[in-house]
Amino acid sequence: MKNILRERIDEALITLKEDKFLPQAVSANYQIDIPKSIAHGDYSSNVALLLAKPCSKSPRVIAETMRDILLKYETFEEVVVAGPGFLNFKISDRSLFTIIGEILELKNDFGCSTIGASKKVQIEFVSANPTGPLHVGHGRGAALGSALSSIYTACGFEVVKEYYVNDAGRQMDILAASVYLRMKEETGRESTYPSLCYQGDYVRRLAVDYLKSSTLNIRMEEFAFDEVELKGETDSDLDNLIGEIKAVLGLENFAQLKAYAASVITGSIREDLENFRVDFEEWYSEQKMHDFGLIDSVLSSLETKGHTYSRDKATWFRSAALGDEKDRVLIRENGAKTYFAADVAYHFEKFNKGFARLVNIWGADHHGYVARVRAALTALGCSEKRLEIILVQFASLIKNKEPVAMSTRSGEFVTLRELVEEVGVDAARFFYLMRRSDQHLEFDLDLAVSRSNENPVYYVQYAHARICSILESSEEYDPTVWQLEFGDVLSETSERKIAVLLARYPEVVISAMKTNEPHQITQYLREVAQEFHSYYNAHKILAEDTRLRNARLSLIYCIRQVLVNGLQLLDISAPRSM
RNA sequence: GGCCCGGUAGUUCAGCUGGAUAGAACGGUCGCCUCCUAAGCGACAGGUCGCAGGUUCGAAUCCUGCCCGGGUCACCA
Repeated sequence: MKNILRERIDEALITLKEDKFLPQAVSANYQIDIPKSIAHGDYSSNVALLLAKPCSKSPRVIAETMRDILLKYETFEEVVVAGPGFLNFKISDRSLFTIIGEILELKNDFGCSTIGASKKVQIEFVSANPTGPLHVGHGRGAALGSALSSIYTACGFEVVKEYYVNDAGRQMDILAASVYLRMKEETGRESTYPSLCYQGDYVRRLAVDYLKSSTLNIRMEEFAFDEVELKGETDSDLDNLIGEIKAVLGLENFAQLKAYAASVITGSIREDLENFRVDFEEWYSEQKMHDFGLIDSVLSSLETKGHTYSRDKATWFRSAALGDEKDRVLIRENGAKTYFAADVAYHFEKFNKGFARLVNIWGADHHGYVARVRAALTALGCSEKRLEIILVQFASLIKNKEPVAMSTRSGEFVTLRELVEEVGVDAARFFYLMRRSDQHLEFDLDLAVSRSNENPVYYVQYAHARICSILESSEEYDPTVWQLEFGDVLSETSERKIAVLLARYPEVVISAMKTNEPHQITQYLREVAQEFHSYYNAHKILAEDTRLRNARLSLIYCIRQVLVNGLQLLDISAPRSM
């Protein structure tokens, strides 16, 4: 409908220019809005206000002249000049309710578009280190990424969801060492467990299972445990400890233990995500990049292009020259590659896969990372503008009005699994997607778990269930009975508002895609549900008059369709009864 | 100190490519089921849109400065 309005207004402007009322050269990036108050019409435009200055004419005079032209169209029942020079449009019934026919025809495709032109998009998200279970912070990224994927798909993109598995590096060594120390305890030996090791119960379970494992290669000989000793509680003490464990087990056994721990944890992460209705097409392993020499080849490519230098026995990347705050280390003094080096290679690989757009969803704590990754991509000759990085602010949990503390190392966190068990997938996803991602999220557990009117997810689902119930109790209803003439009987203000609201859905989807903001869908669905509940209470859907009844049934049928389509984008269920 | 995010009703937040009387939910008060699901609806109360300037027909929205809260600034990942 907005598009039609825009066409009409553009035509009117051309006419006015031909009549020399307006100068040829002027143009305006005017808006078409849905006014807050229906008293200002179904739609309004500020076009005359914007033209006033360049044309040196009063905005009201321009608006009045435009009104006279626009009134010729049957689309408009009324065109009113208001306030400083707004044009307010009341759409004729027939035009307004064409949206019903459109929704009935498109069904699940209503809201889909081809704006993406089948371009390939990769969305990388969650990508938590496989050192422990996912916690509620990861859940936010998971919900955001999967909703965005659906939104991009609806907009006609071809989407690949990817999880980058950081299964290499020091934190994995710490994990392996943690499991090792728990095994030591499990075999009845004395052991002090460092506070820097992973504290969660899952580490002990890994230890027990590994000891029981039939494929066990490590021979649990006395010396294999007893020669290892913890000296202190600092990072370097921990590194020494890891060194000792490696020496005692042998590198191969240590690597095997590490791989075991990584695969078990990755497996359970995968399970948690599946429970949360998130699936990835791709699980990309950092370790494999190391194994295949991809990192080395990217590093040498940087070197060839003159973007690296040596200092203090380390290899540095000249990122400061490319917009970063300072240069960054790629290879440490001790010869180990940094996480950043792996990340450069990872992003380079991504860019070589032919994606038109790459979306990274990162925790806000990574924001300092953005500049250096972009710098590296520029250095490698990639057009870094194809990369979009969404920084998600932290989610904090509130229980009994008190914040819940979270920390992975200490093991004091609420896992995503626990959250889902407590509040259910629908509520969890809905809550995560209610807020802008650059906004801190307060996740009120008590509210999410409540099965009452306090809980917004039920509000939307309830609207859907109510409509299902009405449609089922009206056996003779068939959506195909809808005729354009029915628009004449839908004369209530609320019915007009609903028609305008439903017509807005496709542009909400596109806007959510363009801004990477799924919460726009969530907000929109709450609005639709609200309009419906209000309408339902004020007017009887199953009216005596057949025409009116069928018209209203068609209208609520379309409301349901939009609710279903929107909830599907968020992967939240639409129950038929509640 | 540099950089990032935020400061809107008692609370949690929408609104931010400038637009008409700043919205919703929760919480509070008062109403609505002989009638399509009361997990619902209606009404009332509740606001110096952090502060101060600026830009203009018009600013919660844009610009500048300041104040407050959170995050982040490794040869950790």
